[in-house]
Formats: sequence, C-alpha cells, structure tokens
Amino acid sequence: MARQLPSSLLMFIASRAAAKRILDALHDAGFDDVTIAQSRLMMGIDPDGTRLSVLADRAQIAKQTATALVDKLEKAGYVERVPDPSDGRARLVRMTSRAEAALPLARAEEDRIEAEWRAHLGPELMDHLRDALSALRDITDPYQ
Amino acid sequence: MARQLPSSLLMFIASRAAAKRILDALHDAGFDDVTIAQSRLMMGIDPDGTRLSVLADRAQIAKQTATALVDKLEKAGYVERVPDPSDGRARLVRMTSRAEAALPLARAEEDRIEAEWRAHLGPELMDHLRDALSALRDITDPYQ
DNA sequence: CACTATAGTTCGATTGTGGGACTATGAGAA
DNA sequence: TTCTCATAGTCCCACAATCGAACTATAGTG
Repeated sequence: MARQLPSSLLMFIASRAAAKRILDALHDAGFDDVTIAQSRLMMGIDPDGTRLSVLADRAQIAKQTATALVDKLEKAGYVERVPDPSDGRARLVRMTSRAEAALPLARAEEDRIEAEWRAHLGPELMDHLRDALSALRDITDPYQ
Repeated sequence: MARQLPSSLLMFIASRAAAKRILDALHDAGFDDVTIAQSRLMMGIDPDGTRLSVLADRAQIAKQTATALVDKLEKAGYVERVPDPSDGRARLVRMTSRAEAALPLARAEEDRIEAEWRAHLGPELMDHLRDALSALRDITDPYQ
C-alpha cells in the first residue's frame, strides 16, 4: 500500500489546478499576456493602489521580483505607477481599466471552481474544508 | 468587509509554507544544494527507479524541464540514470544513497507539519481536511 | 545640520520552464 | 524483411521568475 500523500502536497495539487484554470480563462478571454506570478501579484492590489513593497510582502517575494513583475504588468497595460502623495519615496501601483476588466473574469472562474468543489464534496465537507483552511492560515501565512 | 479568499489560494498559502519548511529542514541537515522543484521531482521516483517521462507527468512539467532537473540532481549526486532493461530507448532515474539519506528527513518534517496542523485544528477537523483534500484529488489531479 | 532608515530601482546571476528539432529505439504493417 | 510511425530522451534556445548586492532618493530623528 502506498504512503499517504501529505496534506500539503494535496493542497499543492488542487491549488495548482485551480490556478491553471483561472489563467486559462483569462487567456481565453484575450488577456493572454499575463502569467501566474503576475496575476498573483495583481490580486494584492487594493482599489486605491498599493505600494510595491506591500505587494511584495503579500505575495511573499523579494521587492526586486515585485519590481520586475510590475514592470511587465505596466508594459502590458495592466497597472500603472503613480506617486504616493503621502511619501515622496513611494509610488502606488494601481490597476488600469484593462486589469479591472480582467478581474471579474478571474473571480467568476474562482467561483466556478469553488462551486464544483462544493458539488463534488457536498456542502458539509466543503464547509469543513474552508474552516480548516482558514484556521491553518493563522499558522502558515506570515503576512495575513 | 473583505472578500473571502478562495479555497485554492488558502491551499496555496499553506502548501507553500510547508514546502519551505521541508526545504529548510533539508538545507539545515547539509542537503543545501537541492531546490524545491528538484525535490518535487525526486519525490516521484519509485524505489526501483522511474522513467524520466513518468517523472515529468507526475510533476506536471515538460520532459525538457525534467531533463534539466535530473541533470542537476545527477550532478549533485542525488540521482543516477541507468538503462531500462525493458526498453532500449528509456533510462531509469534512480535515487542514490545521498537521496535516500535525505528522504527520511523530508518525511519527518512532513510528519511534524502534519502533527502541528492537527494540533491547531483538532483531530476531527484535521480528518475532515484530509478527507476533503483526498476527494478533491479526483477532480484536480490528472496524473493520480 | 548629520545620521539613519526606508522605498524603489538597477545589475547580475541562477533556476525553472517549455517550444521545436533531433537521435535512437521500438512496434507494427506491408 | 523493410518501411513507417510512435515513443524516450536530449539538445538548443528563449524567456519568466527569483533574489543578493549595491545604488539613489526621500523621510525622519536628534
């Protein structure tokens, strides 16, 4: 009998499948120049814009990496950098209308996945899953 | 009120935290030249060795990528390539004693994480989590 | 003012990734 | 047998992601 796969690996498998589906949905809708890492960073942007270092923290990447990702997102027209009025050193990364057009598609695909999972597991087990994952965040997410 | 994070993102957060801990444990034990992608590939190797294309399927990467990863693992002394007696085209990727020395450490850290999660969630919720994740694998893992 | 901390960028190197083309071997059909 | 096609793996090449280190500009503090 094979060894039980660790929970973390099972999570990895499921989360990768979901990420791939969301990215495919975006690509199919014409947003075909965005990558997984870029979309992950973009999901951290607040409506009024967010500093790059905050985005880096949220995505748990170095700020040099965030700079590179924002460079590409900016070149592709998804975000723009505007001065931060409250601090001359900082700039706010803000979504453009292009990103705001893509966002509902990503959310819709997320919701679709969530619904499929609920249908597969049944409502009760799915609720347990969400409870467990939310609780785990306390001890696995340093930047919640 | 903030939007609920999708389950898949919560899974991503937790699985990344676990992967990082396992990798750190290996590094601390002197296996400091292995990377996450490499260890992920290595976990797919059967005791008697596994073909490269099978490893690529299991890790869901292209076989060129698997070739590159095996090259590095081989150079670092974790795996070796031996001819496949049943097919002259194929070769079997096999763990060396170095990899077999690292494996229990990785498993121990996995078990430790699993135990901590269980302690944090309580046994009942943890069981529900495992049930849900195992069931989800049916619809998210193309190579189970 | 001087000193230190912070926000962001640039440079350079490495890893991971896959498309395309290629070689060698196996398998099956004529 | 020979021809044809499929498969296993590799090589070449380009690009994305990543981060350490060093740097510039601005802020804050005594």
